Amino acid sequence: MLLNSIEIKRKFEEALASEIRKSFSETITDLNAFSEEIHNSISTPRPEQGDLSSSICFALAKLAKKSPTAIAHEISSKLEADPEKEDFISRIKDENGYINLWLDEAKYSKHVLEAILSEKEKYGISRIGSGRKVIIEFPSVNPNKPWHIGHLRNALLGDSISRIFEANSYTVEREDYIDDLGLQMAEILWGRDKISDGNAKKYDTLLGEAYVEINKEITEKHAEKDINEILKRMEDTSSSESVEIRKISEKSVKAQYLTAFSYGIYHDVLIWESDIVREKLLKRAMDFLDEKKITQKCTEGKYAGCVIIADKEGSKHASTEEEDEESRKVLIRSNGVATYLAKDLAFHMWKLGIIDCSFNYSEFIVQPNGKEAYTSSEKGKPMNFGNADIAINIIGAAQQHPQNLLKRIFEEVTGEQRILHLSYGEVSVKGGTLSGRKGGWIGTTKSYTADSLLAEMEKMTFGIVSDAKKPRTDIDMKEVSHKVALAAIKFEFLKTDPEKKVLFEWDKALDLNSNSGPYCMYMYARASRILERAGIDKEDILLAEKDFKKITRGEDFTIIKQIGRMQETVEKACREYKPSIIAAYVMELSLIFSNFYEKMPVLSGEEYRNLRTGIVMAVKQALFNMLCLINIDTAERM
RNA sequence: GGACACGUGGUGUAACUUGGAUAGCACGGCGGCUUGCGGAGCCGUAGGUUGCGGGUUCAAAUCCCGUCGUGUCCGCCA
Repeated sequence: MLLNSIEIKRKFEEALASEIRKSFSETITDLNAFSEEIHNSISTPRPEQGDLSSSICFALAKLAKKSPTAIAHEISSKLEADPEKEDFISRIKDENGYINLWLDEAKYSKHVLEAILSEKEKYGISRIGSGRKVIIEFPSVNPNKPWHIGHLRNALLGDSISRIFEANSYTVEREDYIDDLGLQMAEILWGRDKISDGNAKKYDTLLGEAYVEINKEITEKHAEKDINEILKRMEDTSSSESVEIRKISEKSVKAQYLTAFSYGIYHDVLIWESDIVREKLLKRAMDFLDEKKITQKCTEGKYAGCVIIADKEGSKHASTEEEDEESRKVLIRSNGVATYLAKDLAFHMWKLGIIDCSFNYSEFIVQPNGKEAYTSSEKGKPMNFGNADIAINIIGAAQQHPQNLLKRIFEEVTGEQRILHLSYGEVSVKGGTLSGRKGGWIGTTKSYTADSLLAEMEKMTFGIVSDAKKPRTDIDMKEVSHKVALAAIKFEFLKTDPEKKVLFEWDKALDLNSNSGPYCMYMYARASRILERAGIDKEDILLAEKDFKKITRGEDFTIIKQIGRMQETVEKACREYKPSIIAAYVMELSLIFSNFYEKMPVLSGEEYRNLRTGIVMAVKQALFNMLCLINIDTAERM
């Protein structure tokens, strides 16, 4: 039997429910409804009050018209005396109207340690998503520039969410949408003479620099009309413009993917706007909506000649004619061109398998993880992409409004909520500018690219690693400083709740003593070294009954409880789409471990050596599993 | 004008979905101890009217109403 914090809560809940059923059958008529209340009443109290606690007696007190203290005492003494009581429970006692439960340290530790040491990297996996497919779209950056730090946050979130969903047994498809027919690419095409070639620079950077120039010139020369012409011709997928811009875009996306690879971020499939147009996905979607009478063609008023859709919550008072128009959204303009919303609707209908459209796919790029990233394309073969149960979009908070609109319309069409928008806040770097360089990808604001951020961080970590007091010959300093730099950046980006803003601070990200990626890596490396010195780093450890008996109510058992909470944490991170929950878990485990080896000698102290070595091994595994979910690599030495 | 997000000690934040015991953690501050299974660590300590005001409740950081502040968004654009 797998026994972890989820199971224990469930068993405590059952015991409470059965006791309440016996003693309060007259006061509670609907125990099924009450069982949810029991479920929600359970929490983790401070350690001196036990390992689990229920406040259910306060609710009972009202119904039974007795004091909560009396009820708690009655229930807890019956549970405590129950001969059928689960053997991993050592004590149940009431206090101030709460019912508190203590675990049997030896028995619970045995369950947890044996489970993690045998299941290894599978420990903590949940089955809640089993049999369901989810498409996660990120970061969908326009191909006219390199990734900047905002795109990086998007990609790191998308990547981590993908890992978290996989850890919950979902089938995950990592998808990237490439808008090669957008305004920005039309502008690139207009000014393609400005793109220098034969340069050693990455192509996305080259385009980004050229784009700034081109954009300026367009404004100066008032060339907006030309751009519109180009845009129109690009829509015809057989035009020379369309072919050329696809070529430029592919080259640029391949350059952007070098950035992705350096951060360990991979995709399964890229879907191109030009393929969506060629496959007439939009028309299929519009026909579908028309058939279902969800859209209508406007014949008069402000939107004469447009195909529109009602946006019911768009206006609270749709009483007058004018306000009624406010509550409508245009899908097809009077000139016949589709809006962004229409395209997005169509795309999501494909994602969720509502309309039939089978793209062809070909190989786009082989990724360093050994997996091929595929791309939609004119030639190629049909493959099994799309058709998911849930679509998750990682999109910045600035697009909250259109995303809400999309979700609302979709809910109306399908009758259920299958689109999720993971919104995230802005990123800024403390100190602002990058020394000796002019970044200018977003207007006039100086900013880091994902590449320059990593390069700068690597310089710093290399300095730290090589400046160590003792000269290092046991590690590849370049490799380690690369890993530490990545850990510093990723942890800093992911430890913050998605909707909050990130202010990136170099020294905090690198702080080896607290709340940072490198700190967690450091704890892993120390665990490794302890095991190495114990001489059992490569093999399994055998723990005997007598070892488990030596567990105390100190730091050792705190670690056991934290490890027992792993699956619960993995599920919570998935339900709430928050990698920050994983980061917090890793941070807490690192802290507890740091306390543990400070106070409980592992190698000296013969009597405890076996048990504590086992705990260190479990901590190492737990750190590894959870760091993996936020895409942080561990190092045996650093 | 409307919509959404955020507001918790000096700083960064947790707990808010599902109301429960003394608002948890880290950094920084102050005092003491210690030289390590690896860059210091450990122990102690100070620091909060959870933006403000009301309401519901035996119980509110949490729910409801109002209000203030900050940010973002509101086109036949993408």
